[in-house]
Amino acid sequence: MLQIAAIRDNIDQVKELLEIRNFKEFDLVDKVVKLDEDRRKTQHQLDAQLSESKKIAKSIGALYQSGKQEEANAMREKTATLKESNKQLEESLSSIEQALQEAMVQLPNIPNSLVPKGNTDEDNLNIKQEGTIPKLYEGAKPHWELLEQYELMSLELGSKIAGAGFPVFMGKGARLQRALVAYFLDFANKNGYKEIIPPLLVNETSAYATGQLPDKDGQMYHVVNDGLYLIPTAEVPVTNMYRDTIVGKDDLPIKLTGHSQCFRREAGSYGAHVRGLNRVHQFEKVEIVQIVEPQKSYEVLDEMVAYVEQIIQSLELPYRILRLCGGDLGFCSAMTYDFEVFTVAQDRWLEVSSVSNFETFQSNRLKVRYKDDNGKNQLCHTLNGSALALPRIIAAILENNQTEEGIVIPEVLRPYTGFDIIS
RNA sequence: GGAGAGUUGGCCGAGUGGUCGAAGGCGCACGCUUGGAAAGCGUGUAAACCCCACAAGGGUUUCAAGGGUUCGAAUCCCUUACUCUCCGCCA
Repeated sequence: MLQIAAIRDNIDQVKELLEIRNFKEFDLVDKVVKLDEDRRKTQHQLDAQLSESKKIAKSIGALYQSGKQEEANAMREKTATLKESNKQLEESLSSIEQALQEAMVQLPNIPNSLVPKGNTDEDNLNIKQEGTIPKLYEGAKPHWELLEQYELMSLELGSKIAGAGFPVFMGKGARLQRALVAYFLDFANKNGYKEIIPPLLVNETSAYATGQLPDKDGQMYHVVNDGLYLIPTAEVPVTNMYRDTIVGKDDLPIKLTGHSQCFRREAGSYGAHVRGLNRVHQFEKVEIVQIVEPQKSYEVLDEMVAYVEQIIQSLELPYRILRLCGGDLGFCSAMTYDFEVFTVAQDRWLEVSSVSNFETFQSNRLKVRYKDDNGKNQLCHTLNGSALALPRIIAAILENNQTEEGIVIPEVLRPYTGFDIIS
């Protein structure tokens, strides 16, 4: 959520920056500003009246105690109208506050000025491209055929057990997945990220706090009976560990990594682009999260990008880094870098990681604060990134490393898989 | 799932209708003391919002959350959440 104080002082600038992400509902911005004014005016009035009421109540108390019953009773009569008017003001304040809140949560984050304008993924800024795209032998297959051929995964079984888009991994496929998770977590540990195993279901408050609600309602599986949501990413529970906390400056940066199953409904997705592991409803991901001082957040964003780049390099996959354009930018993000790896058989780039700086957008909802040098509480900045999401990494390894003898496991994974080749 | 107990400031803990944002202790900060430290002494020590210059100063709210009673609620009533104990079930 944006900070209202920041909006009311820079209305035009806010609109200008929101336009980068093609957000044009300026009425909403104006509405927020108006409601904020109303709110302050109403609160001011209410405060004054409450102050009056308290004074009267205190003097009534004093009168009773000194035995002046009659005077006290006379005074009590005066309070009736004041009480009524307090009640009315309270009601109107709370309805203004509610309307303000409802409007506020609909405003997306303000993009960083470096975010390129644009509408679609074609407008994303290609920052870097590295790695060699391997030449495959005649008859190389897309990963879904390889998965079937080597009996690594079955979507049919998953569909029998659960539904379309729920893969069942087995044998070396399952082992490869476990190896990747272990490798990614070890990598994170070595880089100072504290390992977290979070709940896979979260309550509504948590889903709001990291911004999945109300924006992505409908993308999450909702357990209605218990009011819980299956997490779409470990970011949600892990970041929410720090909801409503004030940390010391010395505690920053807070670096966390969480591995989890991720659940996404992906309503409305279909077609060739979602075949195999390209898009599934349940997948594993290792996420990294940082909570930092505001001044350092862009430095940290670069650090996290470099971190993800290292992992991908170590897997020897050809990749590119994109700075997302405004149109592609997530609701909560001020700036996002996407990582894509090239899958040779599909002849296609697949997104495997997304690293974002949310600035104070999440922390304002989360109320994650730190004490600055003046002892004042300030909102932290939060960042997170996938490091990494498994299915497409597996797809890329299978497609790019296939040989006529089998699928060659990247060097760094071999200690984890216990085998060099899938044949 | 059944029965009971509880939830107060960073922590512990007092407080059953008025002067309680809340005793006392611990912790922390600053000062005095000291060659230095400890002890001791003193002072201070929550958050949010509003007025205002993000200063000083002032106002309001907050004793798990929400609602109610009352001129007045940490204190009384109702609802909800959570924690703990015992029983049941169980990886």
